[in-house]
Amino acid sequence: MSLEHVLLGLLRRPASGYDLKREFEERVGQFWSAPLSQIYPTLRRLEERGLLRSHEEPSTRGPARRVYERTLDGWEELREWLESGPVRGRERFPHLAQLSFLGELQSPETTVEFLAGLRSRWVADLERLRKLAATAAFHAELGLRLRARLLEAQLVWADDVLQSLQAARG
Amino acid sequence: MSLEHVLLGLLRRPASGYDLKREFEERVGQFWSAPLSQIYPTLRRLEERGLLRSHEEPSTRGPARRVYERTLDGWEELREWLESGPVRGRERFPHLAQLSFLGELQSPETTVEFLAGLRSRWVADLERLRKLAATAAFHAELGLRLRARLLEAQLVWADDVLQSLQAARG
DNA sequence: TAAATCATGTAAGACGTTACATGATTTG
DNA sequence: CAAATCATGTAACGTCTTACATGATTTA
Repeated sequence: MSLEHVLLGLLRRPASGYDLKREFEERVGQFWSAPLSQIYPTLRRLEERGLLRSHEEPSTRGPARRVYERTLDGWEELREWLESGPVRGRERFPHLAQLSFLGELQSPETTVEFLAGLRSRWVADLERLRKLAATAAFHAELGLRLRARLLEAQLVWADDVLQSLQAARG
Repeated sequence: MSLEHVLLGLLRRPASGYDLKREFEERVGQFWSAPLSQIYPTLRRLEERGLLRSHEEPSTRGPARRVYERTLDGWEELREWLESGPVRGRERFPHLAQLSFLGELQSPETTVEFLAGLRSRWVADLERLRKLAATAAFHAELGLRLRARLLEAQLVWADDVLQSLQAARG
């Protein structure tokens, strides 16, 4: 699965589950995320399989931290994943499926509202992204640049469609 | 969940699970898909909940077909889903996560190969899409147009990155 | 007669979400 | 003292994938 590999990838340096959650938001949140309740058991499983090892560390505040690091096997596994080429994503876009059914409603206003909703969400996403991109490393930045281009294309499309819908209604 | 709603959306006219699988490929394959082994039990569940009803029909070849159609409740459910606005997709792009870790490999060739792999996949996707778009209805076509724009943006990005990588290596 | 297509499903397991449970430390 | 943050998890449930099982009809 991919979550395991993403966690291996994030563990460039030792980190706890809690740390990783934050790295998720910061480094790959644009492409992937997972709740702590999924991260913790997955780390455990990786340790059982020998891809990670862990030890406890006292925390400055709160309970003890369980800090994980990659083993050699873990690094091997990550390398193989990266070298195996781009994973084929099932790519699900439920909102585009919605769009393709929206015609049945026979309600142009609903379609327009729907598109406006998408548009404003994308504007917000793009803004967040621009702040992020300023501080990213090269390979990380590649992904962010693509995300930005995608969001821009989406905005162009939305404006396009909204305009043609409004034109059609006089 | 969304699969249930997508199935409700696809059932504009009565159809069997097998039919729906094909419609999936044709109408929403670009945004969503599901194997028959997931479609069959989901249809059953929708029937239990009263959103679909079904009856058997003899087939011209092969076993009897179970043909489903929406009930009034099913239509209501679909309408609510569509009117509730765009669903927030979790949007996972495992290949972009891969990309952001690829730097650790310290191997520009691997990165280049990776990007070339993505590029050629996208070219193929775009070609398939163009054929599809020719015969789609308005609302369906909106989604396809967006997909096309996204693929184009991805190609621009890939060429961009590949070029700058090659330039950097002389 | 072999392969493709039509047509239905079950089972096991992996993956993911949401809700719940616990408790220390720091900041307002 | 209340709320936020640090820190770990479990449980239940829902979703999705992969593999398996069955059998009729049509086409090459």
